[in-house]
Amino acid sequence: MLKIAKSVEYSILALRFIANNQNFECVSTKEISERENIPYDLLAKLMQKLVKHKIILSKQGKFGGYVLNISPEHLSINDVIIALDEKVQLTDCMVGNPTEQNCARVNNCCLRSPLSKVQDKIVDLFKQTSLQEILN
Amino acid sequence: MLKIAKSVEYSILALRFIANNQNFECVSTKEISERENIPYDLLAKLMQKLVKHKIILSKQGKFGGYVLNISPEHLSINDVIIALDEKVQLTDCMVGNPTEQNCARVNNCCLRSPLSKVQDKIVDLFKQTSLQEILN
DNA sequence: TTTATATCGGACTAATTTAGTCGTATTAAA
DNA sequence: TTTAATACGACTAAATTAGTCCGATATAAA
Repeated sequence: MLKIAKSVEYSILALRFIANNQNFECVSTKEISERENIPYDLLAKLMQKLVKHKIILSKQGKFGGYVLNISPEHLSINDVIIALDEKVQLTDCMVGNPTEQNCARVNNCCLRSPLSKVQDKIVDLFKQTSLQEILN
Repeated sequence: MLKIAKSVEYSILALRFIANNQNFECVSTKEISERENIPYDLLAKLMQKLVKHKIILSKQGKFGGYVLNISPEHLSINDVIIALDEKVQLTDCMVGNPTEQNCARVNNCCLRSPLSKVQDKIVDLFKQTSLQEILN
């Protein structure tokens, strides 16, 4: 229960690998995939999302790859989660305006308020954890 | 991501219902199921786990049912999670002695330490949230 | 300008996890 | 002895998550 997505794990490992290996050169998906044991096609898609959210910069073509665009101290796990279109959501009804679809007990939900407080605190924990902490 | 199990939701709703309705009488699974909109067979199994962990007491036979065995102030969400054999586990490798099975990067896992700290804090949040808070 | 090696991006499939169902036995009150 | 409840394991279905495949585009070097 409460598992984080593999995509988050993989992305953090990839970002760490880039941070540790970008000596003027950029790092390719292939290299990360092989060295970190992450399925290539899956990782390739994650990299694209990180590019879209400006967490890394890409260089296409031969000898292309990626470099970090944010320093590890300024990049939180929460930033990565958002970039991957993931989110911390303890229950289906933890959305702006819950409907019958999200929660059968919409109008009388005793769980929503206490659990949303817990959820906010969990998000804070991810905001407070930086990539730098993981590099150490 | 990070969803809590439906079984936890259902159990909390059931415990709350029992707390609010046990006036010398015990409360049946059928009644809880109908009033809280929880699948009967599923709920029935959850109740059994709560009995085994002494969170509720059961009375078999006609007019049987359940009563609380712990006061709402002294029952945390974490107690319920444990009773249901669920657990907070951010990644597969968050176990005592991780093997290749749990984590492909066992010997060199940069994620384990920082994430286990986050995990411990999440568990604390559940320990700090009592059924009483949900009744209010 | 051709070739090799990258990223880009969507559609699809497989695997795993979670939720829910079913059947039968046991228990106790009326 | 009938009725209405819990007990419990095996099974099935649904949903989510992880992973694959394929073709297109981009770019640098030969």
